[in-house]
Amino acid sequence: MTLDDNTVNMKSPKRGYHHGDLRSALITAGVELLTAGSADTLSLRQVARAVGVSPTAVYRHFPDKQALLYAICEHTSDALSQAQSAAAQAAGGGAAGFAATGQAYVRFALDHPTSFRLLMSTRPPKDHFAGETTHAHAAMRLLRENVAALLPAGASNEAQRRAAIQAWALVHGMAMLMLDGQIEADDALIASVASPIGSAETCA
Amino acid sequence: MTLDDNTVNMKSPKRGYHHGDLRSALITAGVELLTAGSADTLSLRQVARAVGVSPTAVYRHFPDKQALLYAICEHTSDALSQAQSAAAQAAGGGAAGFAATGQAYVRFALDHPTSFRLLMSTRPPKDHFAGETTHAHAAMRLLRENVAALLPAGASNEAQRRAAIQAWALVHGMAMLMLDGQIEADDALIASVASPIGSAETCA
DNA sequence: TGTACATCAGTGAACGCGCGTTCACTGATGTAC
DNA sequence: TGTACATCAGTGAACGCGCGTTCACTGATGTAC
Repeated sequence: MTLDDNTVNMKSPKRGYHHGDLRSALITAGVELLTAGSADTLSLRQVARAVGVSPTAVYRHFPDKQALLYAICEHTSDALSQAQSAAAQAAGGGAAGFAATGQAYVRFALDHPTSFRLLMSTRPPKDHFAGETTHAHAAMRLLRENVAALLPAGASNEAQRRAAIQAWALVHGMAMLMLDGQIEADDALIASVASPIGSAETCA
Repeated sequence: MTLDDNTVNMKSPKRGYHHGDLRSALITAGVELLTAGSADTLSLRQVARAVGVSPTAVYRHFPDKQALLYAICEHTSDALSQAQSAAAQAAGGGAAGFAATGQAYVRFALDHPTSFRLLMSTRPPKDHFAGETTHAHAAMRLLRENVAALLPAGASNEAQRRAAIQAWALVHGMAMLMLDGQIEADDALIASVASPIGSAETCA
C-alpha cells in the first residue's frame, strides 16, 4: 500500500501539469522518497528530480523548502490517522479497536519510516493550524477519549491524561525502537503492543 | 551536568595536543555540539572548528567521519548507562531502582537530545563490538534481569522478554515524544513514567 | 654530549559535490475586444 | 471569428555555501650513533 495513488505522470505536453497536479505530485514524490528512506533529510532538488521537473518549478507551488516539507507532513499525518481509524473500525471499536489503533500506528511507522520520522520531528509553522501547535494534537484528543472509555468510570481527568500519554508513549516507543533496529520488527510483538493497556495482563 | 569534563584546551604550544588528547577533545566537542542540538546531523568540520583545529587534523585520529560518529556514540552510550546505574543505586535497587532507571533514561534524553538521537539511530560497524549488534544489547540484558525480578516467579522467558521490551518502549516513547515536543517535558510525568511497570496502578 | 634522522601530529590549499535560492527567460493558455 | 495581450507554469544558468576528503607540506619530538 502506498500512501497515495496520485499519478505522477499527468504531464500535459506543453503546459506541464494541470493546475494543482504538480503540487500533489511533488508531495507524493516526497513521501515516496522518504519511504524509500535515506536516513538524512529530504532535499528539494531530489523531490523535483523524482517528479521530472526543474528545481525552480517547485517555487511555483511552495514559497520555500520548508513549506514543501510541511505539506508532506500534512499528507503523512492524514494518511496515518486514516490508517488508524480504518484499523479501529475493522476491529469493531472498544478495547479491541483501541488496540488495533496502536498496532496500526506501529505498522505505519514501519511502512513509512522516514516520513513518519519527519512527521514526528516537525512542528507546523506558528500561523498554520491556528488552534493546534502540533500535528499530534488532534490525534491526542481522540486518544484521550478512547482511553477514557477503557478506564473505570470514576477516573480523574489527570488519570485520563496520564493513561493516554502512557498508551501513546508505549506505542511510539515500540515504533521508534523497531525503526531504529534496536529491537526486531516482530509481528507477534506488534500484536502484543497494546496488551498492557486496558487489560489485566500486566498484573497477572 | 556535562557529559564529560575533559579540558579542551590542553594544547602544548608547538606539538599540538598530547597523545590521545585531541582524540577525546574531538569526541567531547562532538557530544557538546550535539547537545547544543542542531536538528540536522553533525559535521566533521564543525567538530574540528569547535576544538580549534583544522578539519584535516581529524584524520590523524579517525579514518573518516563515520568513525568519529561511532566514537561519539560510544561515549554517549557509556554516559547513559552510567547515569542509569547511578540512579538505580541512589534509589536503592528493587522496584524503586528500576523506576529510577527509567526516569534517568528520559532525563538523559532531554539533557542530551541530539546525541541521544544519534545513539539510538546509529548501529555500530559490523566488525566493531564483535558480540553485539547494537549499543542497546548490553542495556537490554540488564533490563531483562531487572524486569524478571519484578515479575511473578513463574513467568516464562517469553513473558520476561515481552515485559522488558514494553518497559523499554514506554520509557523510550516518552523520551522521544518529549524530545520532539509532542508532549510537554513535564517533571511529574517523567516521575510517573515507570509506574505501570511492576505495580498494580494500571489495573486499579 | 652533539648531531643526523625517522616519526608523526598538525597545517592550508584545493577538489568535486549537492544544496537552496535567484534571475531573466520562454512559450502555451485564456480573455477582451 | 481573429487578433492583441496579460497571465503564469515552466526552464536553464548561475550564485554562494558548507560539506568530506586528498594532497603536499612543515616543524617539533624522540632516538641511534
